[in-house]
Amino acid sequence: MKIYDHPPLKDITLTSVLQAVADPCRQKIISTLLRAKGRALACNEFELGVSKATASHHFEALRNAGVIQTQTQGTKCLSQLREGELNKRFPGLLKLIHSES
Amino acid sequence: MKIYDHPPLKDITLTSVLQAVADPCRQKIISTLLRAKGRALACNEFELGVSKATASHHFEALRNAGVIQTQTQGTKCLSQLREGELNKRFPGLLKLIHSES
DNA sequence: CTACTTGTTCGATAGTAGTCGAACAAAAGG
DNA sequence: CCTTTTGTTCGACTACTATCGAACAAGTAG
Repeated sequence: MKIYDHPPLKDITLTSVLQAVADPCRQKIISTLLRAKGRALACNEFELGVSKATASHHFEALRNAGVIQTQTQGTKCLSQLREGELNKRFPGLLKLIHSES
Repeated sequence: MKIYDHPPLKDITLTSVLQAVADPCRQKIISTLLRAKGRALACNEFELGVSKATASHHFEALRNAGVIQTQTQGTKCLSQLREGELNKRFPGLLKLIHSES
């Protein structure tokens, strides 16, 4: 359905990734993915309590910040954390969010 | 001149502290304080490139998020990081910011 | 082909956040 | 006192952001 852009993490600034994760809804996405232990999840597997449009917006924000990567599968879009890359580029960030979820 | 409020860190959420530090100007304040190694600095010892009013606003945001503490001395107001408390409450956060400054 | 599922895009709206200049307040020093 | 220094507060403005419903697009399954 759609082609997703995934910026290389070296182009991501600390400011932009912090802005992306400084939102409770997006933190919920991240912690749900952390609990999934690497398995890619479809958007409707997150309980975010917002509309489809809003959810799509949050996933895009995390994608643009280099936090998640997305691929389509049929009508679904599956997302997963860019965990290894994130831990290298911003060590401690995911752990920080995980410890509060 | 003024009495500053300093909330206990247990009342601070991850979201609010992330919102506070997700701003380049405030990151500059934090990294300047980190380089000062615990010494309290007056507002004019930071080179922020914004007006007095804006700077005051940013210091207040960091104070409300539990990141800095402030005391007056004469006409100046001296700020320092709540480093030990922050490292306990949000381990890795300061290191993350420090590594990018 | 039609209907359904899943997600994106658009347009609109309400709320929030960063910014500034100007006025103010408080302390210090002549 | 009067001036200087330092920072706060106020009002206004701009820009961004989260949110939604509705319309759309693309794949799947009957």
